[in-house]
Amino acid sequence: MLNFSAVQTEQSVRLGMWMDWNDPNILRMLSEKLGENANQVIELDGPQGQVRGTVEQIVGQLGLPQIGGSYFTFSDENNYLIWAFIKKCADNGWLYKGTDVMPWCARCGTGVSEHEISTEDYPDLTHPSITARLPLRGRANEYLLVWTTTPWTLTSNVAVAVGPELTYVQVKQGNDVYYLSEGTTKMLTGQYQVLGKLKGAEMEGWTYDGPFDELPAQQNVGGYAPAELRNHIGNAQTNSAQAHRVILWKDVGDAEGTGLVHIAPGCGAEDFRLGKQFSLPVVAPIDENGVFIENFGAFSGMSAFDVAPRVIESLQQKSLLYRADDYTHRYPTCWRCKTELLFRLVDEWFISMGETYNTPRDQLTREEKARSLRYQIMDVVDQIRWVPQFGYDREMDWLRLMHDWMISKKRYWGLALPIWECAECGHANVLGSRDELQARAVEGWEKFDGHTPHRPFIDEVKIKCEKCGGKTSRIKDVGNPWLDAGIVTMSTMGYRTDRAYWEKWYPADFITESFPGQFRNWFYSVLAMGTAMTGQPPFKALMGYGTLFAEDGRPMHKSLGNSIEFNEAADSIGADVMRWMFARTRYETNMLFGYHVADETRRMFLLPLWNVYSFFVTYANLDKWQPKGKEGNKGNKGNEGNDGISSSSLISLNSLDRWILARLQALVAEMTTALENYDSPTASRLVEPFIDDLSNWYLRRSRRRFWKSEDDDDKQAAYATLYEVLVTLTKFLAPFVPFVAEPMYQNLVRAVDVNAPESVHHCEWLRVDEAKFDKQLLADMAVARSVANLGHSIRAAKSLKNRQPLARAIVVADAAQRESLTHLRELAADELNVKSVEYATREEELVTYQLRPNFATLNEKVKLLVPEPETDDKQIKKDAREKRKVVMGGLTTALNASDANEVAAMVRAGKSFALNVGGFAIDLAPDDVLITPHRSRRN
RNA sequence: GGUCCGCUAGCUCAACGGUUAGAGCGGCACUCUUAUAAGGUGUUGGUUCCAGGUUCGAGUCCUGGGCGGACCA
Repeated sequence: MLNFSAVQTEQSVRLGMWMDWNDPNILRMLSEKLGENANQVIELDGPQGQVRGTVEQIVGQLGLPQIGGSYFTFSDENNYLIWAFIKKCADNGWLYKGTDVMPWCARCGTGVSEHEISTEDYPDLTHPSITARLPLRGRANEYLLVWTTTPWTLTSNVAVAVGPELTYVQVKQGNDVYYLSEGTTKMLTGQYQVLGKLKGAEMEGWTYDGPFDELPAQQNVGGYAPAELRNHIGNAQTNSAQAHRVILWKDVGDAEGTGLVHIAPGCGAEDFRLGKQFSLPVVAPIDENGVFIENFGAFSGMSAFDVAPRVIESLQQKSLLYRADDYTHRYPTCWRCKTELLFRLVDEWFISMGETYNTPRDQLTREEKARSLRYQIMDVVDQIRWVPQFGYDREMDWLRLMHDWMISKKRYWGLALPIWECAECGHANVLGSRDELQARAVEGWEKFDGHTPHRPFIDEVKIKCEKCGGKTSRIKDVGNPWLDAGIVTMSTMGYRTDRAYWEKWYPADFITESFPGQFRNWFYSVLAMGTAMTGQPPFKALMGYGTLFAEDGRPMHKSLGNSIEFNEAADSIGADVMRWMFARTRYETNMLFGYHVADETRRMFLLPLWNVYSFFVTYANLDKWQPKGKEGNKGNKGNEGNDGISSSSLISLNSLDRWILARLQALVAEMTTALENYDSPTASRLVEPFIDDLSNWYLRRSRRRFWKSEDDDDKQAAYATLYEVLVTLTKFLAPFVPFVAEPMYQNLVRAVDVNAPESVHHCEWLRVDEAKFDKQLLADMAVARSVANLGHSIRAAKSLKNRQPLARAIVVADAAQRESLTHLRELAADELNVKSVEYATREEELVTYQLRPNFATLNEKVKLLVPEPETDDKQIKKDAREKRKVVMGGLTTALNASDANEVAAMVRAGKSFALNVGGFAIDLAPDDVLITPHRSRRN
């Protein structure tokens, strides 16, 4: 396990998951020492100083702050905290041992809780289905037709259930008379004659001969079960063979089968419940490996999976088989090993979720909530931010519907459940800590002392029963693994050892995990355990995400040839590219993953970013440029450390510089908002156009400033600006693409300032610098770039290459656009290679205008003119609708009919004007009219 | 069987109930280039899954259905 953890850790580090893991070499060392001698004393250099102890003690502290690292479920901290949780549940009266028939994996040798069966674990499987004819006692040649898809359970048949309201028919075939429901007669083979009809209720109490009454187990009074379960089968007064009778069950339907349901209380959950209700014997035939126990005749020693042919053969010999067919149905399988599950009588430990009240949640009394962990968790769920929002509903849905939480496992290794069950009086002694165990131990402590609380050592400890004083042993069960996963918010932060430290960290700010299964598994167990222990949310925000699909939109499967092995992807695509792909995808939907998307991501985003950086580095090195104020800082520890951007950096007068810095501020503002909303797709999609602006506009327009030979203020300003942009970029790209951001930061910042934070990840998050956030300039540049675009377009259309200088570009622009362009005319002129940029004096010769009503603003005005009538009269309502339609539609027509140039001139002058539409005079403000210029044909 | 998410150009995805549904990639044509496996201009490409409904106006809201995925019985 330690070696495995070491490999996992190395992989995590390589993939850039920046967590405090335990050092893989230490893990391997511990593994070796553990093999040599678990009790040898060693010393480790921990982050908080030397740690000394036996190898096993050190292992027990893995994941704790004093050893470093994160999360090890076999640590003492983890184990004893789960004890504390279970104790707390016991104190609240929530812990109980239940006997039930549950899904069981014979291969894993353990029960499978409802949490663990997921939709995918219900494949379509084909089983032999059997219709047996069971002779009615006291009615010669009359038979019940009983259908089952699990032949092995026929050995344990106790009763037959019929629907009380269902109609049954009595049919004759040859000399034999059969009973089955009216709706299932199509299953009969051959000709038949209907003799009569009756309600299921009329059949209640009929007795019959069972299919396997010759088995000793069928003849045992009270029923029969594996030895360890024998006191859980109730106390029926008869044996099973004597007990066979027809019982009523309202859930019996006749969609399939015969409408008569074979009931084996030892082999089905519903059957078990009915068995209790009718005080039937319980016959439970299989052991933990799915093998028939003794007293089942020839079946004893056979696996439940193998007996179907022999069951059929035996029924045939006894002339009890009516028909046998293959039947395909959805059948549960084990989530781990995919083995078909068997239903088996078990005794397991549960934490009660409390009843589900009919009262709405906000009307429950404090006492009702105090009784019910279910509602306490719901209150905690209310306080958590769920991303995406529907996660809240899913978790609530699960909490409303879930049954009690089965926390035991029939296995050897795992969390030792802290339950000492008294063999004398049956009392369950629950221990909440190691100290408590030591205090109550009456035997075996010395054998356990120095070991982690696991089998076999833990089982050496015997305690005195607090009820009857008898010597008690621990139950053999270990804990459900989700207990280990759910205690994380307490166990990793020293809840037991350093409460003040833990309080600083609890609740976690954020957890995230892929959706499938987690609402009932990890999310649930963290919530349940946090709630029970603290009554407070264990985390403030949760983000769930979808599943990875192949590029072709199908699930990844080796057999489809579309799967990409993770290591291979990381190697050939690169961790940062993969991270960016994930970041820019909407997390709640399924993500398509493949090499083509990866190539595009690299080409569109990572390469341009790197090239800008590389451009800067190349020329800065050539010019031996250093950020201002940092030249003398190399190796000089005297200065106050700061974030690497010199506050004294030159205020550039260059509008491109000021523009890209303003653009950067806008990005900081928008990115911060997006990330505060846990919205990485928006954040990444904000960065991409910025990189484009930086590379293809700022740098393309600025590069000559870096090339020129004289070292003037303009060149300095260009360097300082690009430097600031790049350093800022490393900071907000660090969480997304650490492998690119960190070396950039090291080279740009640390190389010139040893006092700067050691890593880009240690830098403060960015704040908007309002002084640089020149919104007017952003608008101005948008106009200038639009002019450039239009100019390029005209050049291309007229085949006038950009190399060919032209005298002037004539621009049609409104007052605001002209104002915008005033400072950037030279830039636009240079880009277009024209001597001057001028404004059109007679616009109407160059352009025509298209006018459209701005419905967004006019909506309110029209609502005032034609209000929604407060009446139910359909005609009046319809009239109002018609009127609105006339007005809204008329606006477009009226505007089209007016003189576009004249209106445009008025609007641009900021004047309102009236328009007559549908009998109303509507005042149109400048905002109410949208003007689109079109180039006229002559130009 | 019930619930939730998605369905928009060849592909990946945008689009507070608002007018002519947009980007990038791809295709095609032209073009530029001393950081760029680039850049620019134009062009191609749409029954916004289907059918109803609400609304002056629907990719967007409502109802029903289809397909894919998830969750739960």
